[in-house]
Amino acid sequence: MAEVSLTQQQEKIANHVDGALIVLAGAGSGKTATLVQRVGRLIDQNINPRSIMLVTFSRKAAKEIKVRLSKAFGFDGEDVVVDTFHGFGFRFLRQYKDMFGLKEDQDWVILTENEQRRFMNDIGKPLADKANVEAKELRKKLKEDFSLWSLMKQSGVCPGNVSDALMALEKARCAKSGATPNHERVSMLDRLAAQTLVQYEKDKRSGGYLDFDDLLLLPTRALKKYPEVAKGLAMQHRYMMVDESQDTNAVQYWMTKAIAEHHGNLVMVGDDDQGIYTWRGARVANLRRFIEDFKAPVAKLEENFRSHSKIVTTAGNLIKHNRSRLAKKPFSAKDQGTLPEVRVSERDRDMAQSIVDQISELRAQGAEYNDIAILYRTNRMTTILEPALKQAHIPYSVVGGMSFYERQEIQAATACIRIANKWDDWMALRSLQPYIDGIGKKGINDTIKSLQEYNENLLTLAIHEAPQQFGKAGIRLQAFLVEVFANTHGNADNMTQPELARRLVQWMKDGPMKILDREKDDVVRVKRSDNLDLLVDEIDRAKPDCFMEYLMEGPISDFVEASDDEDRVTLSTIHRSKGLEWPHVIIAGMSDGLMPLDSAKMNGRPSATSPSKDQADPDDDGGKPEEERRLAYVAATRAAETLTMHHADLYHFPGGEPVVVDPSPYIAEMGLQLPQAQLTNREGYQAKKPEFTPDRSPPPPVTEEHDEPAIRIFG
DNA sequence: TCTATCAATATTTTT
DNA sequence: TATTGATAGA
Repeated sequence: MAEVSLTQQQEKIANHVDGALIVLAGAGSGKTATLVQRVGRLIDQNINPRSIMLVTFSRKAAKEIKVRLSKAFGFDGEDVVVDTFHGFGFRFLRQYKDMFGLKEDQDWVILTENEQRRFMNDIGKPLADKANVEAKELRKKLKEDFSLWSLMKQSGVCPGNVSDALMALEKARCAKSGATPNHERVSMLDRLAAQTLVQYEKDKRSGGYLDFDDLLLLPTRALKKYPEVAKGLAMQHRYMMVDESQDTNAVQYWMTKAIAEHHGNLVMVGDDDQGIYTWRGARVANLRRFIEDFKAPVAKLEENFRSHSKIVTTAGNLIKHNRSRLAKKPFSAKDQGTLPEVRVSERDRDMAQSIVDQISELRAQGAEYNDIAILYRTNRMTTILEPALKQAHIPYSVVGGMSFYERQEIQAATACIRIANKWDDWMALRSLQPYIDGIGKKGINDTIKSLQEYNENLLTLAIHEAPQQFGKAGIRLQAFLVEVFANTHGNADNMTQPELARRLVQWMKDGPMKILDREKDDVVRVKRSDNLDLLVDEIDRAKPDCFMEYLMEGPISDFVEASDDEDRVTLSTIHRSKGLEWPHVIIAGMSDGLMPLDSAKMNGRPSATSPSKDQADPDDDGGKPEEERRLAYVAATRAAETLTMHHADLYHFPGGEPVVVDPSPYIAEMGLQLPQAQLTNREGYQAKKPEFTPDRSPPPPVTEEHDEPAIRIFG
């Protein structure tokens, strides 16, 4: 196997075989390389690669590790099981579907976010009508309560009846706001929302639908209930590793524990300073709990090979202000390098210009565009950055925004493919409704209701006469379904997924549906068309036998990124930048209200009297303020050579009011100074702040003919 | 009554 | 930018 030189600390970890181990791996400490080496050494000890499992959070990380393993160890590397928690959960649910009341010939369908909302609103509507409550009100309420509900499910709680649900929701609400739960005062809206959510869970299950949280919650429950199943999995996966484990939530923790406790061979790798997903239910405290539960020794990787010492020190100064931390002392042996710099502008557009100027400077010093990343806290920073980059003809790509298969044309195509695979996928049909001519929401709903009453599915409509009672809508729907059938099963028995996808997509493009024709903008239409082709190609490459599994694990986003080998500046949220690095990192929006984020401040209101001190919660991660600081830490530690932070005194985001803000308090915490010259400027500006009348004119016009260099990776 | 279309509006972070 | 809401049209 390929030998790589490791440090003494890394050696120790790579040589670890049996038993538990926690690895606290700082930013840039070479943890992935170390993990890969460990896999190699396990294989060298005649351990079956198939019994080694690596679990990651993102598909991207999983893919990257897969590639590295296969490069390093060939077929052996490919045999190692690398999966995301969600992917693992889905495979489990498919394998043991009988456990959840699914019949042999039935299969799960994972709801898209839109479908989730529609599913709930449908349940809520009649309840609201009966209670004389505006459906709109309930929809709004459900939006709030569902995010609490989701968090609850991620911590393993999913009430099965309304009164439990009410209690749990109130508790969750108060945990967020810091108030004391009051179970006496329950509004009609509270009750309706709780009813809806409980029913949502029931209907989802009976319809064979899952949401993202179910992928973790259901397997975890099953593993707790049936330890022998967990034991079986432990036999299968004898050596387990979890990457980015600071971002494990309670359910993932239990899932891992339920299996790994049977052999104890568990290596958890993480960095408590980089936990940035507590809002999604992740608990850095789980790392600590693992140390106790598995009596695990702790190994540390503290040397940062990525950044030079001035960056490491600056970032270290910042993170020192967090109290909730495990002991770790990051350092860098690279002594040369420039101190991170702060630049200040008056207005947001000036900041964008200043960033453009800086990119030119870096280019003049020999940097490629690929070497440069602009990181920001919130996606809408792109509305400020993009016009300036376009105007300066700087090629860039925006990471994120919308994931590939959230786009409308991809959603339409996948919905259609889903129907051809599962003729009672009502939610898919409804996602497709806007594209079916002459039939609206009402028509679809009525037809679905009738079909369900007769215990029939869409296939009946596709191959039999339309019964009278389905009316006009039924006839229209039938016309559509007959074509879907003709393009798939009518054409050949047992058509493979790639074939099916190719035919359906082609038909959707050219047939009566003409899903592209409604797009007026030529550029967008071509892009949508390309996306559809990309989808077909990808399915062809992956050759899945289960379409849903493909959607879960499909390498779509990676493929899109891999095709982008041109020289471009990267624009990314800090969240999406985790695990990546660039020689030159520019942080846009290093201002109080953005870093740390305070939406009240960004709306021109005084900061909310932050209610909850980080009390009570035993899983305390230092609360919101510390998470925001960790985010800034993650951003800073992406930089290898230069780190520059940009602040503007005034921001005016579309759809909002202009706001004047101070520089981020983190600048001082890092031990950095605002630039002197600009500081005087700034004070003068601040002095005349009261009279300042913000101009509401739109951002500078974008020269259309030159936007060719800009692409968006996802959307 | 139902569908199609256009204008308004709101943006933390995402598996 | 995409969903959502209002309104005109079939």
